[in-house]
Amino acid sequence: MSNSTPATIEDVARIAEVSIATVSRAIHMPEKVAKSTRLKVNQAIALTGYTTNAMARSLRLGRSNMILVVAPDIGDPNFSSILVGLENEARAHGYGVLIGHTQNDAQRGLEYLKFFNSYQAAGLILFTGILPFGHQAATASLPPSVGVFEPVFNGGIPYVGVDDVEGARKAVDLLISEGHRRIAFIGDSNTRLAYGRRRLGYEAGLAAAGIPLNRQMVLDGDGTVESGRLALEQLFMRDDLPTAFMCVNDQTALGVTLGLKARGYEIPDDFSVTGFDDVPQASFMTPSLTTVRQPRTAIGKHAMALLLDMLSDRAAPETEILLRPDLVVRNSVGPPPDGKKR
Amino acid sequence: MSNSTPATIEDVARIAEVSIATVSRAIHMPEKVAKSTRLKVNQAIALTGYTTNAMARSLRLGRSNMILVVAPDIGDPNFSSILVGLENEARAHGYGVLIGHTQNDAQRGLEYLKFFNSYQAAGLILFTGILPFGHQAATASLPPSVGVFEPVFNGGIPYVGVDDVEGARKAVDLLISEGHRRIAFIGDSNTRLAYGRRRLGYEAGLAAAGIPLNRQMVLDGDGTVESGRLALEQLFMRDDLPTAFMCVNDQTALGVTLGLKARGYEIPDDFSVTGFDDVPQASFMTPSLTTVRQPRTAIGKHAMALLLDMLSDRAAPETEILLRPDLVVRNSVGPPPDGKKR
DNA sequence: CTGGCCACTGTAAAGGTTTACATCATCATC
DNA sequence: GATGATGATGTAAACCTTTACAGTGGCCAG
Repeated sequence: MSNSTPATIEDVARIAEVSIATVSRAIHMPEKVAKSTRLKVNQAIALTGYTTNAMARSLRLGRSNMILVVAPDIGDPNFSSILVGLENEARAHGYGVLIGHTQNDAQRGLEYLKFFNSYQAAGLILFTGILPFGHQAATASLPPSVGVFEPVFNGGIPYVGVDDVEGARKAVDLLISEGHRRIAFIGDSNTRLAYGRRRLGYEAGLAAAGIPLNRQMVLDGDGTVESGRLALEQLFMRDDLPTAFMCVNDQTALGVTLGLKARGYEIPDDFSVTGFDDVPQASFMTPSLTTVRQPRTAIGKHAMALLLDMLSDRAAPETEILLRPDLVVRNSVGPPPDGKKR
Repeated sequence: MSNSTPATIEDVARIAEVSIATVSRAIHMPEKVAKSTRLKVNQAIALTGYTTNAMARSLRLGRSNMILVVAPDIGDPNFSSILVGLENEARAHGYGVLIGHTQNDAQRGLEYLKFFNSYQAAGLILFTGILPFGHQAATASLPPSVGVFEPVFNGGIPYVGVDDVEGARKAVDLLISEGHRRIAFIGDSNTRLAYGRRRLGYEAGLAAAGIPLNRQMVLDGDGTVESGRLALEQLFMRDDLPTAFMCVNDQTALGVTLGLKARGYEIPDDFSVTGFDDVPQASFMTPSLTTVRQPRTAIGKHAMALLLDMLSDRAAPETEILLRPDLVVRNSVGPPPDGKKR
């Protein structure tokens, strides 16, 4: 039963007294095989504990059942919950998940492209906003790919993410409903397309409330803690302070929060702060951060499903799947100090 | 140059005007090939952009260059930084990393065992304290495996982790040096071997300071937030409270912290608290948590290195590699309320 | 009875690689 | 100059699977 070498299709065929072709058919095209034969084959499979040799199969098919997932940094805590969605969906369809991380090194990205070819992976999931391969590879034809989290810059690659505009809109709407009218947007940047969309949501929210856009209230920032701190410093050098800070992501919000605390202010009594992403730390900050949640596991699931759909090429791939973000209301938002609501 | 179908070893052989055997040798046993030939082959490889077809190679060798990493939950934020170490080390040696997660479901564990065989993976990295496969598989011969984080119960599987005894010792020593003598240990349990070791460190620390072990001060707990809360309730139902809570992990410490805050106590003024693991949230708690850091990336690196060593079977595998844990001193520890030091 | 169709099954080739074995040239030794 | 050792290379089999094609037998219609 449990021999030293694993059972091959030939072992199964011998026991079931059929040819190996029939065994293969019984597995992959059961309707093409007589019921009685199918039964014999299944028994033989159970008896031998046979599992298809994926290597032989992939060699024959010229394509393996593996999906390569490449992120700039797999150590990012945001990454892991997406991975859950990706893996579950892949597994449910008989695919395996290979992972890699580039550390934003194009050289490493190219290595993964080689790796991809070597392992004949069926598809590619990209976490990077940019193609992790050098320009030469970018022009060449890419394997079936799906972007996650944010659009991939230079390639018509479909992507699955959150509706950034709507998410930002929810945050700004909350602030407005609390009575804020001077709301700063921190983290304007062209490093990430997602950031631009969040700003769009911010502007739309202001417009809907009839609040004119004040360009002085839009500050640069690349999404790091430091950038939040820095933007804050710039604002405090002027006269007209906002009453609320809407940050492009949670890191930035953390920077702002730390900066405000360092100046002796209380949140949300003196100022309100919102973030975006809902990183695991957000609920542990003091005060806990009101932010926009990325439905990470769902994003992963949809991304993998989309890729798998593309592989079995039914229908043209959508270019964009946007999931609805939820606002997570915690304790970093309140009415403005002079607000009427308190 | 970049054709539709990828170049095979035959293409390389034709261009280099040698046989495919020579090409294969030039790649894998360069010293067995004349220098001039090697040069021709390398040129041809560069010209064609040839990459070995890993499927064909694995089929021939009966073993692939893939390592399967199985965790109960890949969504665990602790997991990702280990993954970084694992992946880097694997990649450096030309191995790919496949991931899976069992969600503590034995059925799923078995699926991964099948998967392992099907993909002819070279080795297995286990995050589980128990073998994720049912008992039947446990008795069968396992592939080369390495445990990570904590010993694997039922199997003589080497593992890489942190020296739990030493880590706990550092935590208790800090508390003692601050003046604490009534120190509770929360999270005694046999669900995880690591927890038992941490208790050992706790006891050793007390003994070294000449503090008699008070069994009333050792409370059960399975490492969840709730278990921390629960243990606290139990303690408060007695007369003799400790001045410090040494928790078996950060989750438990969080539970204790929340419980103390709910009762209106200040940390570290009224009570001191320590954790273990240094999860990403620990620095965001209020007060930020003094805890023992697991060098996660290093653990991953060592685990993969050990596994790879075992595969090329030089030397017998060590059964245990314990890394030195560092104490991360933050703000949850101070002298006891009646302490002399303040 | 013949021919044709159908449902099922078998034969054999192909996919790309590694490696045992065979071959061949070269060179040192006596 | 014959012999054998050495080093470099080629030939061909094997790894396990899928699938095009061919074959078989049964059955029905003419």
